[in-house]
Amino acid sequence: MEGSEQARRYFRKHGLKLTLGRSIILESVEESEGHFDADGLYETARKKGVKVSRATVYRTLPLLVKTGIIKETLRSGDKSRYEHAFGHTHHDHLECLSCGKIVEFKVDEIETLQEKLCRKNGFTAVDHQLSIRGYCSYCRRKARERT
Amino acid sequence: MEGSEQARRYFRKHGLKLTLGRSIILESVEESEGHFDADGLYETARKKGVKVSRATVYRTLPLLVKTGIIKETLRSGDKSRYEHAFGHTHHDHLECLSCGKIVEFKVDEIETLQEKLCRKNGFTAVDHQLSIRGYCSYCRRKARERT
DNA sequence: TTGCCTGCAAACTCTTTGCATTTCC
DNA sequence: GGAAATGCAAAGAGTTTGCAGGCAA
Repeated sequence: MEGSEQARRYFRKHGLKLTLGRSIILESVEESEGHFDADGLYETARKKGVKVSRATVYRTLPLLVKTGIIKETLRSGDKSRYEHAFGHTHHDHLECLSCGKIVEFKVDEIETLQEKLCRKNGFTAVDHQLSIRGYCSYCRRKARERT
Repeated sequence: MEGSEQARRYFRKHGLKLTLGRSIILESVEESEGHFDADGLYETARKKGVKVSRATVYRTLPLLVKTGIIKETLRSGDKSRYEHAFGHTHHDHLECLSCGKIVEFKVDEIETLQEKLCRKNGFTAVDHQLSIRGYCSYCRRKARERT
């Protein structure tokens, strides 16, 4: 898996150890689809029969962000959420407030306009997040029927 | 103040009482500029010499969101932040990761593209937030000098 | 008067940390 | 061997809640 390779390299380069715990967490990350959070990873790692603590998960996540394997997403609710950065091109989110469905999208023109905006403001962008919250067609229809 | 009028109407309509605590919090909201959070409002309200508890602030904020007076903003850090919804047209954010400065902006073309996107996806948008995080020209220059 | 509101403090959730112990290289 | 990482449990931050008393309508 490319992810671990990437991490291994990063870890070595920075004198960090690739311990059992970290490997398991990394494996769990790779198996996760879409968005995931610390607790989910903890559960997944646990199910693999390897002993990891939440503390380790919380200590490992920032490292994985630094490696460029994952990145933090909008924390829409109460907890920090992450998603793969690798093999997953940048995208933004349409989020249904009713069913929670998340549709990913990317509109190049929007990206371009953002770059232009940054240039104009002398701003060096590191990251950006656009999320549109509302109701998907299904939920809206359902709501209408209920009346 | 239009804000209180709006709240008063909403409260009455929903059988909610406009208590002293709520008024003070509302007043604090109106005096706040830009972004504010629960704790800031609590402090402001306190300084007015009126006894309010954090619990009341936390219980009042969702009400004010429902009235349409304020709205929740990106929680970039750890706590929920709000901003005026009223008398404050929609805008997005450029956030400097170094000095924390927030620049508000609005690019009509981006808004239009978003609408188009929603239409294409059968999505009814309620709200959206775009935030670009990076470094402002000042901080970038400073960082360069330090090397 | 009658509920809705409030303050208080305890509870809760997510996250971080100190410290003794274990693991990796 | 020795630095780095871990688990545990306790501490923290922000937020929510149960309850008895207080206040608006």
